[in-house]
Amino acid sequence: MKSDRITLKDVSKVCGYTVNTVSRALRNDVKLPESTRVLIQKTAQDLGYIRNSMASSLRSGRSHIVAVIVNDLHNQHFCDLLNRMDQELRKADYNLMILCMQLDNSLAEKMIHTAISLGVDGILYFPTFDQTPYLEYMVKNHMPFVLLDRRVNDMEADTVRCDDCQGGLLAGRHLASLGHRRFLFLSGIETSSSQIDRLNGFYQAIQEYGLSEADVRVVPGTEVENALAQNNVAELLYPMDYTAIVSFRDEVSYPLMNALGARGISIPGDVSIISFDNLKAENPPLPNLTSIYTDQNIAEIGVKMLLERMDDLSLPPRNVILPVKIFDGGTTSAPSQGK
Amino acid sequence: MKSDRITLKDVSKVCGYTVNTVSRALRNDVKLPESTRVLIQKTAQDLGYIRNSMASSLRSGRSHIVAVIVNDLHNQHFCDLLNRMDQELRKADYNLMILCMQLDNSLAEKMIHTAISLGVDGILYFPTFDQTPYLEYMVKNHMPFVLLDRRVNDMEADTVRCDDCQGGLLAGRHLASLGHRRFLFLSGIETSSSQIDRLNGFYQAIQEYGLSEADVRVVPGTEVENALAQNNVAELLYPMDYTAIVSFRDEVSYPLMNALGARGISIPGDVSIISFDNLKAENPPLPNLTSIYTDQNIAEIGVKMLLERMDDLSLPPRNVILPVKIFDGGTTSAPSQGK
DNA sequence: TGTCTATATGTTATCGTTAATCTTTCAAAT
DNA sequence: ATTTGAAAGATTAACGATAACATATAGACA
Repeated sequence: MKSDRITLKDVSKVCGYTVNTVSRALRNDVKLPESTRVLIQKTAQDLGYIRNSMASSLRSGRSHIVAVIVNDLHNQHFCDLLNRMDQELRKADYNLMILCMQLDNSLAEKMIHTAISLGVDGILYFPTFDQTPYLEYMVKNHMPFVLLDRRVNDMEADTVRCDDCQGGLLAGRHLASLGHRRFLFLSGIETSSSQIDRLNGFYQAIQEYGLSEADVRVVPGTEVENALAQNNVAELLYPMDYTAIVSFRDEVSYPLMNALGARGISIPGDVSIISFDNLKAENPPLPNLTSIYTDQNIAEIGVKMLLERMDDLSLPPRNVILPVKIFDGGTTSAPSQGK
Repeated sequence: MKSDRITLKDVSKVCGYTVNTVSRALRNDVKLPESTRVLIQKTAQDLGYIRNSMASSLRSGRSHIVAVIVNDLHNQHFCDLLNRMDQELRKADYNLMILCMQLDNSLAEKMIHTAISLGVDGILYFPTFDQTPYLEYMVKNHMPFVLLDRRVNDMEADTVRCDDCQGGLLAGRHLASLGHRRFLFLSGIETSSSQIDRLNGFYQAIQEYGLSEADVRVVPGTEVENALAQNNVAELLYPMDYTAIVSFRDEVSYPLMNALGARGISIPGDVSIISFDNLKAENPPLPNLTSIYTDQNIAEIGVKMLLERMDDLSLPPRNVILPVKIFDGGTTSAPSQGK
C-alpha cells in the first residue's frame, strides 16, 4: 500500500497554483497577495497537508531542531533544565532533541555524530569530562553549540556555568567561620570541573582559617555514586572524624540526612551539612537544607546564547559565569563542644 | 562561506566508486565484496563523512526516530520511563525524540503534527484526556503508535497500562480489611482513566465490606495538584473525618506524611496512608510507604510493542494490562480505637 | 504610444541519499 | 562453443521541498 500522504504537489493540483507558490504561501512568504495566501492555506488545511520536514530541511539547510546531549535522565535537576530548554526553544520555533548517553561518556562523540547527522541547527552540551575531541568535532562541522554547567580547558567556546569556585569558597567560609575544623567532603565525578572548582574553592576558604587539606576527608565521586545507587549512603558516614559534611549535590544530602536521623545523630546539633544545588533554578532553594545555589536559570541563558550563536557563527565566544549564593536551610551550626 | 560538509559525492570521488556503490558500502549492503566495502568505509571514515539523515530519510522513508509525547518533565517517574525508552530504542538503532506539551494538553494535536512532519517512524503517547481526535489523526496518517499508561475509550489501538481497577481494588480491600470505615481519597486528574479506574476499583472493594461511596471524601485532582504546587498539601487533610488516606500518586504522599508528622499525627497509628506507584518500575518499590505498584516495565514493553507495530502495521491491536501488587511499606494498620 | 517597473506567478535546478534498473565481466554448465 | 547467470558495479530516477531565476501582466509615467 502506497503512502497517501498529502504533498505540496497535491495541494498544488487542487488549488491550481504551482508547487512553488504553494510552498511560499504556506511559509507566509511576503510576496504573495493576501487572497492567494488565504486560499492556498485553506486548501492545504482542508487536505490535511503536513509539511515534510526532512525534505524541507534538506533543501533549506535548516532543521529547526536543537539537540541537547545529557548524561542520563535520572537526575531531577537535569529534567527540570530540559523542560525549561524545551519551553524556551519552542518559543523560538525549535524542537528539542534529547540525546542521552546513559551514563556512558564514551558515547559523547557518537551523540555529536548523531546530532550532526540529523542535521540539528545547534547543540547544547553538558560535558562531564574534559575531553576536547568531541568539541573539535563540532567546530570542524561548523555546528553552533553551547557548553553547559562545566568549564572545558583550553577551549574557546560559549559556556554557561555556575561559579563553582565561589560556591566552594562560600561553603568553606560558612563552615569554618562557625568553628568547624574537620570536614567530610563527598565528591562528584572527579574529572568534572564542578568538582575540581568546588573542592579548590573549599580548600582556599579553610586555608583562610588556618586549616589545610589534611583537615578534609574527601570521598571519591564513584564511591558516593555507588553508595547512592545502592541506597546505602550511611556507609559514607564512617569514621565520624568530622563535624561537618559538604556534599557535591543535594540528592546525596537528603538520603544522608535520613541516615543520620535514623542513627540518632542530630542535624545540625551533632553534624552540620551543606551541599550544592546543582543548577536547580526553577524553584526557590529547597527547604531544610543549607545549600549553595544560583537564582539564574542556566537553561534559559544557555538557550538564549545558542539562539544568538545560531544566528551568527562569527560572534566571539562568550563565557557566562552565574553568581552563587548561600541559602541557610538550618542544617549548619557551630560544632558541639563534645566533639 | 559554503558548508564544507563531506557528502557521498566527495567520498565517491576519492575512492573511485560511484555514489551509489559508496552508499551501499556504508549501509553494509550485502551485495558488495568485502574488499570494496572495507576500502570505501575507510575512505569515508578518513574524510570524516557523516551521513545526512534528512536526505536519507527523505529517500528511504525511514527516519529511525521515534517520538514520545509527554505532558512535562517534572515528574521523576516519567523521566525514568523516558530514560528506559531511550535505552531500549537505542538498542534497536532508533533515536528518541521527546515532545513535551508543557502541561498544555491542547498541544497534543500540534505535537502529533510535529512528529508526523519530522517523519518519525513511530509514536509513544501518554494520553491524559480521553480525546480521540488526535488519535484518529495518527491512524489517518498511518503512523504506528502505542498508548501508554491510559486507556482510551472506543479506540482499538496498542495499549500498555497498569491494571488500575485492580489497584484500586487492592487498596480498598487492604484498608477495609484492616477495619477502616472512613476514607480520604486524593484524586488525580479526573478525566484520566487511571483516576476513574482506581476510584471505581476502590468503591467496589469497600462495597464488599458493606461500605458505600458516602464513606469516601474525594478531593478533586485539581485541588490536589494546586496544593502540591503551592507546597501546601496540609490543607487537604482537613476536616479529619477519616482514618485512612488513599492518594493517587506517591509524590503526593511524601509531603503529606511530612505534614502529618509536623502536626504530631502518627502514621499509621492515627492515620493510615496508601498510594499508587505511578508506573515506577525501575527500582523496587520505595521504602516507607505502602503502595500499589507493578514490577513490569511499561517503557520496555511499550517500546517492544511499538517496534513490532512499526514492523507490521497490519497486526491486530494489542492491549497489555500490567498486573499490580501491594507493597507493605508500613504506613497502614488497623485504625486506633479512639477514632 | 511605448517604455518602465512592480506585482504575481511560473520554471528549473538542486539539496544528499537510496531504489530500481541496467551493463559488463567472467566462470560454470550444457 | 554457446548459454546461463551470478557478481560487481554504473546509470538513472526519484523522495518533497525550497532557492534562484524567469516571465507575464498591468498600471505609471514620459
